[in-house]
Amino acid sequence: MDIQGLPGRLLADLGPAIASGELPAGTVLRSEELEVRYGVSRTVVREAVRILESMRLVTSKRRVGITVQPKSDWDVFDPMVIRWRLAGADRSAQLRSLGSLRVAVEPAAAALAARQATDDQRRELGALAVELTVTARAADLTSFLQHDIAFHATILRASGNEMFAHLGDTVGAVLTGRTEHHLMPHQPRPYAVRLHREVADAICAGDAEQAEQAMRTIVVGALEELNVTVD
Amino acid sequence: MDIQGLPGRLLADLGPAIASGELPAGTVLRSEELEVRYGVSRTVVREAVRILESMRLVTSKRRVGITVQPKSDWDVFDPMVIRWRLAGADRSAQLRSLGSLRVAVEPAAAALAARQATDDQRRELGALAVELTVTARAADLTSFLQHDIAFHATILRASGNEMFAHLGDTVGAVLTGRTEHHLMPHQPRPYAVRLHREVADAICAGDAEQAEQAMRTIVVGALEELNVTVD
DNA sequence: CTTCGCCTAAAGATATGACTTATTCAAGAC
DNA sequence: GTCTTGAATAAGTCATATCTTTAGGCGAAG
Repeated sequence: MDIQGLPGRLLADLGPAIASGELPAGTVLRSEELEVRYGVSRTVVREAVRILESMRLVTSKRRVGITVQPKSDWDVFDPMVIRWRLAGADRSAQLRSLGSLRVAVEPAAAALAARQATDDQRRELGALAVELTVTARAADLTSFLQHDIAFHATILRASGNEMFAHLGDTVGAVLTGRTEHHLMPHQPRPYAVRLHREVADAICAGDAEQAEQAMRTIVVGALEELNVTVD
Repeated sequence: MDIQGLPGRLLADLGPAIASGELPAGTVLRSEELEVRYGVSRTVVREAVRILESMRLVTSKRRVGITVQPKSDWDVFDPMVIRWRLAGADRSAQLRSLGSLRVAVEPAAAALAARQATDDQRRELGALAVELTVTARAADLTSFLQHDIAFHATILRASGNEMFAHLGDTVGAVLTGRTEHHLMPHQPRPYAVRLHREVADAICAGDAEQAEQAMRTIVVGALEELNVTVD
């Protein structure tokens, strides 16, 4: 998942530092400074910086140094940037943005899925809905989370749109972050679970309209819950 | 906009080659081969490869080489990947995916914009709608495109959601690609222009419902037009 | 004949020193 | 005060050496 090797370690340190605002926009780093700080060679520093540059977190200019860019320039769709921000100080802003994105995308994906999911995918959704019901009842948050992620990812994949499909990981990160940071009730709300079942049934039955509506209720609910729970 | 320097040139060559399918998944490159092919040093090759790796277009493993990854692994939201694909062979698939994304996102953004756009933004939208009307009438496709891009970008920005805002460039790329590849009528349809005016008016008036509806009509229309026009 | 584990060569990963180039900033000319 | 020029600086590039990982072969054991 992550970049490996020494550049990976640099990234894992610098990325979150920038994403969390610990290194604010305008901060200038010099590559030599990074070399000594991390005890690595130029090669390694340059590769790490290049990657940060491709995410638009920094720019590197001769005679100036490595400058942290303002948040508005960041490539906010980059999976790594999303993870870093979710882990850091503006988790709340990030969750809200992602929440709105989910409200826009997931109902559309559910409707598409109802039309063109494969039989296997429909079966899998049914099975996942069952799992969700069981683990919710047992208050097994770990398993619930895992199946919830799979549920949403399957629908996004079944939509047949590659861009929607790729949001599966992102949504997974959101759900994980929400659970890890205790923005979830200790036991999933029965109402929410019922809605998941409803989405699965609608998709199995090919009822795009109902799938879309039920999914919209889920993600709108999640977004509203965020406004109640988060700081 | 682009990565500069020698690694940039490597990227500008390899990226499109991979994105267009010219180098299919499974193709293995060796870094020494790239060094001689492009007449650059290891440093340069490694940095370029690292960036491709961070976009998940390739993986680099010891004793194996640099392997092109299947399309399903690519980071399809990366702006550079989007541009490369729009320029290449699967432009049509890319346009379709982006079209669905627009259908999901832009109506939501319009609704949000109607609620929380600044006065300046509302004014700008009004002005842009006028420009669209005028340039459409004059069949000045270049100016029309420019204002159309600004129109959609402004709404996405006015939504107050940073992730929506970042899709401005992407939508711009879609509109540009559509015009450049003659997937547009020679004169913008009066109906479409009227809808833009309607969106602008609704946002100015703070009517979220109408802004959303009109915008949906626009993007659904664009998507359908794609299905008619494209191969 | 199969399976396991060791060995080796291949290819990337990292380190390093020398050199190049672009850019800023300031001193000096007009 | 503005323009020019040049020196200082920090990143960019190159070439080379060395380290590290690992696929795949080979042989011994079962």
